[in-house]
Order: sequence, then C-alpha cells, then structure tokens
Amino acid sequence: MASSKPSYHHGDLKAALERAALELVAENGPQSFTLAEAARRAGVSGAAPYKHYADRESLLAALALRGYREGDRRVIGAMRLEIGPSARLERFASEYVRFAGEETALFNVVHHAGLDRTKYPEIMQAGESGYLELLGLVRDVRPTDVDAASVLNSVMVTAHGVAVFLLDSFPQPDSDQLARSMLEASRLARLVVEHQDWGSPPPFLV
Amino acid sequence: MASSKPSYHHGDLKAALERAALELVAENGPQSFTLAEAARRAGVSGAAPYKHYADRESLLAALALRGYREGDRRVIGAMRLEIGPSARLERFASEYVRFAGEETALFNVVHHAGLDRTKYPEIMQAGESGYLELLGLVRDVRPTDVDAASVLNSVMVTAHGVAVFLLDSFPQPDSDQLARSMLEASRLARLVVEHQDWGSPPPFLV
DNA sequence: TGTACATCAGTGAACGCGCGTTCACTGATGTAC
DNA sequence: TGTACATCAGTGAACGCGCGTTCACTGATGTAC
Repeated sequence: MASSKPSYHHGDLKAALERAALELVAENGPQSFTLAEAARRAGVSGAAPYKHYADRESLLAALALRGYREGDRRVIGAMRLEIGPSARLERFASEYVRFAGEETALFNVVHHAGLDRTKYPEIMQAGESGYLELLGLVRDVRPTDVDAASVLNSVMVTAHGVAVFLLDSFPQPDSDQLARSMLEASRLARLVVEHQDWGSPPPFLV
Repeated sequence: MASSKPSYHHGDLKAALERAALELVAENGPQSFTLAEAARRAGVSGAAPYKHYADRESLLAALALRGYREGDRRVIGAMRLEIGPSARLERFASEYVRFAGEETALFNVVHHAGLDRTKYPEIMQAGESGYLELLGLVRDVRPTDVDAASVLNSVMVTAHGVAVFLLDSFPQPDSDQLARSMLEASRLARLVVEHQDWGSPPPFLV
C-alpha cells in the first residue's frame, strides 16, 4: 500500500494480473476467475491483459505452469532431506498435501480449472520433467528389484486423494486440519512403501 | 428413436433435461453444462426448464443428489457380498472406482461441478446417511477395538485418489484402464485394512 | 545535456454473444357434471 | 357419451448482464544522435 504510482504504465501488470487471478480462485474457485475482474483488481482497463496474454486461457495456463513447477520444487526439496525409501516417500506425500493446503489457489488451478494441459507444451514438459526428477529421487533409495514408478504412482495417488478430500471438506484448511492431513498422507505412504509388492505399475502417467 | 411424439406436452421433460445435462457433462466437463443447451437437446424452449427447476443450479443439484444415491447404492450393494473386513473394504474401493469410471458424468457432477452441497439439505442428508450405512457395513466385520471410521476414511481417500487420477489421465477410460485402476484401488485398500494401526481418524467427514 | 523519434504498454469505446431468467400467452389433458 | 372448465406444461419474445475480444488511439519510456 506504500507505493502510490498511478502512472500510465503499470510497471508489472503481468504479476499483478496473476496475483489478482489467484485471489479470485482462492475466493470462489477456479470457475470464478474472469479476465475482466482480474483487470479491474489490477486497476487497469479490460483490454490491457491482451498486451501480456493471448487470451483468457493463456493466463490460466501460465498459472498452471507455475503451479506444476512450484509444487515439484517444494516436494523435491523436501524429499532430498530424507535418505531412506520410506522416509523419502512419506515426505513426498506430506509435502504434496502441504502444498495443496498452503497454495490452495495454485493447486486448484492445476487440478480443477478444467484446463486442457495437452494444449500447452510447456505444461506437459514441466509435468514430465518433474515426474522424472521424482522418479530419480525414488530410484536413489529404492531397494533393488523394485519398480520405482509403481511405488511413486501409488503414493502419489494416495497423497492426491488426501489433498482433494481435505480441500473438499475444508476449502481453506486451518493449520490443525492441514497437519492432520499431512500426517494421514505420510502414514498411507509408509504403508504403501513398506508393504506394496512393487508389481506392475497402475496405468497412470507412465 | 421409435417414439415420434412432437406434441405440445413433452411427456417427461424432467428426465429428458437431466439426460441432456449428463450428456453435456460427459462431453465437455461439468463446466460446459448450460440450461439453454440442455433445453435445446431436449427439443424444448429455453423457458421450459423453469417449470421443473427453480434455476440452473437446482438441476445440477438434482443430478448431484442422484450421483450420491446411486454411488452409495452400488458400493453398498457390492460390499454386502463380502464378509471379511479386508474383502469388504477392497470391494468398497474397487466399486468406488468402477462407479467413477462407468458413471463418469454423475461422478463429475458430484465432485467437480463446484456445487455448494451445504445449500442443499437433501444432498447433505443423502451424504450423511450413505456414510452411516457404509460405517455400519464396516463395523459389522471389523475386529474389536478398531475404529471403523478411521479405516473407512482412509480407504475412501485412497479410492477417491485412484478415481480422480484415472479420470484425469483418461477422461473416458476404456475397460482395461478401468480394470487396472479398480485393482490398484483394492490393493491399496487391502494394505490399509491389514496394516493400519486403526488410530485416530483423519479429520474428514466425521 | 538536449532533442527527435521509435516503441509499446496502456486507454476507452464498441462489438457480438450466449446465457439465465421473466412474462403474458396458448393449447393439451383430465375431471366434474 | 358429451360438454365446460380448471390446470399447468409448454411457447416465444424479450430483458439485462457480464464476458471475451478487437480496434484505433495516446502517452510514457528509452535510445540515437
């Protein structure tokens, strides 16, 4: 609020638009995001966004890309801290849920905005390279003769389930709700890692 | 196609509207559902739906109610066939995923239409009574000193995770993809039932 | 240090669109006599 | 069996709305000289 710059040029409209868009998503879900309203909140005319994005969907896609990258970044950072297979995958699950709870808007843009990923090569690529990096982190600690993708996918599925349930029950979870969900996710991850027979992977992703 | 009845009164417009709505959801996701388009597909003017529903959201809510009931009905029916705790909960997970894969439109209306459940008491009530019935089925077979809600919630979370991942990867899954996901869900359920320490339940639902 | 100019991020007015919803109406159906 | 009438599911025209998007424009900024 300290900056009073009602000048003709905005300075960083792109960032302001994305901030406004995330605000809207946080307030009323990804459906309620509107280019017009985002422009309004950024204090700019309705035509201005078109200097930075081709169309409405492109702004959403930019946010989704950020969501994928940021999510991967966090989860990967946390996993690196652990050196055992179980701990590392528990950490994956736990951080996955934390991200959903703390960056709800980004998480929702990624998963509930109805965006068609396949139309945005950067997103596909980010998703793919993130997945490969995760896979590497699992392989680093896996027992021999074990299929890393299989375990990773199973853990990912359970973590995602916990995250979605959490946000479905509490759209803006408090820290207690979040902590309990993170615990639940890591407990499920432990189960999967310690008892999964590491067979053929489920049909996702790979 | 056999019935040719272009008469003034439709006969069963309500059913025709809901069928059209589910068609739309199946084709392009819950976002693409439009009262206008549903009316068009039912061969009726845009004002006609208002003889049967208060507004657009009410039609969606009616479908969501059906989704909850139908989902519960199927899952409960399948669970009854099993008498061991593990088998019964594996069946729960497996049927949960089957429902998502076979009745994708209903599943999506329930989970991805952005409908605010709490505004519709019938939905809340259906959800609640369905949950209680599930809980009863788990209690019937649970080992003593075990928290049925805890296990049910954990299994539900994993099954939901599998279902969501499946539909995210394959919006209209073929029978092989579905079968593999059902298997994955029931495998995860078995893990949870056999190894969960049946501690305090996660913060969902209860 | 000062001036001319290219650049391009912003304006604001306008557009077409499809939607949800309302309204006075019409005509098919079923029931009372 | 026939007629009068109430009912109410449908019509179709109209509305206001907010949206996404385009367009000719304007004015701030930075750079070349």
